[in-house]
Amino acid sequence: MKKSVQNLSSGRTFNEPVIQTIYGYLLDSYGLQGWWPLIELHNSYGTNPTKTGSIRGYHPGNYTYPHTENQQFEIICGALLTQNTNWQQVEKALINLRQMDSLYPERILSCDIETLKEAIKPAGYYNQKAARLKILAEWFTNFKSQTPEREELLSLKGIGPETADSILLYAFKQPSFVVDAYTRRVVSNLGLVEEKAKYSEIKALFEENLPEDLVIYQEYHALLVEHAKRYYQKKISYSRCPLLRLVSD
DNA sequence: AACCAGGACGTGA
DNA sequence: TCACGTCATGGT
Repeated sequence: MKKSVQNLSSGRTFNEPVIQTIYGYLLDSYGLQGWWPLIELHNSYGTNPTKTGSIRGYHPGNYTYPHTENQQFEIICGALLTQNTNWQQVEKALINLRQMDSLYPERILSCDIETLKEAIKPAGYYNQKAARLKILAEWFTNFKSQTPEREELLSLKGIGPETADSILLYAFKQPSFVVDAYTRRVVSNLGLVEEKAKYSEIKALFEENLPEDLVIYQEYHALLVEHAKRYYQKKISYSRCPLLRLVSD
């Protein structure tokens, strides 16, 4: 799907997928996002004034993470804990687990379930998420292959399409585009998909209009979240989204 | 005081 | 398949 796009800065018209034009705009506006945040990274990357909220744990421009299996596991836990919850709450839960020295699969497995619930309580849904963390820990301990299949992740209770893609993209560095509620709102508001388009359709829209590139997939999803936090939290602000000017038919 | 946050699952049409 | 209720804390 290609769209003719008016490039306002250069004043010339050229053929470029609108999905790529949006990426350029977001990158210019907010800069590199440096996902997935890792709680042990003590702000060593300085501040990013264009970023909302805490900058803890982000590592913009560094795509070498995760460095260890522990970091890999931390990303996986974060992906589960952040379901329908904001990241600040997830950080509290992860830090609790860290302080208990329990942010490892073996410790999650051996941890008393009530203790585990108490630790992750700030992230909400703690009854479900505690049980599902144990399922994830069990899986992570036993899985053999270097990188899991998407279907394998989806077979685990608590892992749906977005969480599976997040784990693939950020923990295993596989170019699998992540579609979240924000992504859906943005592309729907821009008229690129129907309001109730299926997850796979939105995923395909991005993957078919971008080079299959890990860095682009990682940054694009993070940029969409950053952008949507500003214009897509309340419905009345959808109309103020600056991207609307970029996608004029 | 509602409303929502970087969703997924179980159920019944 | 799909629409809907449920899970739960905490910030605005």
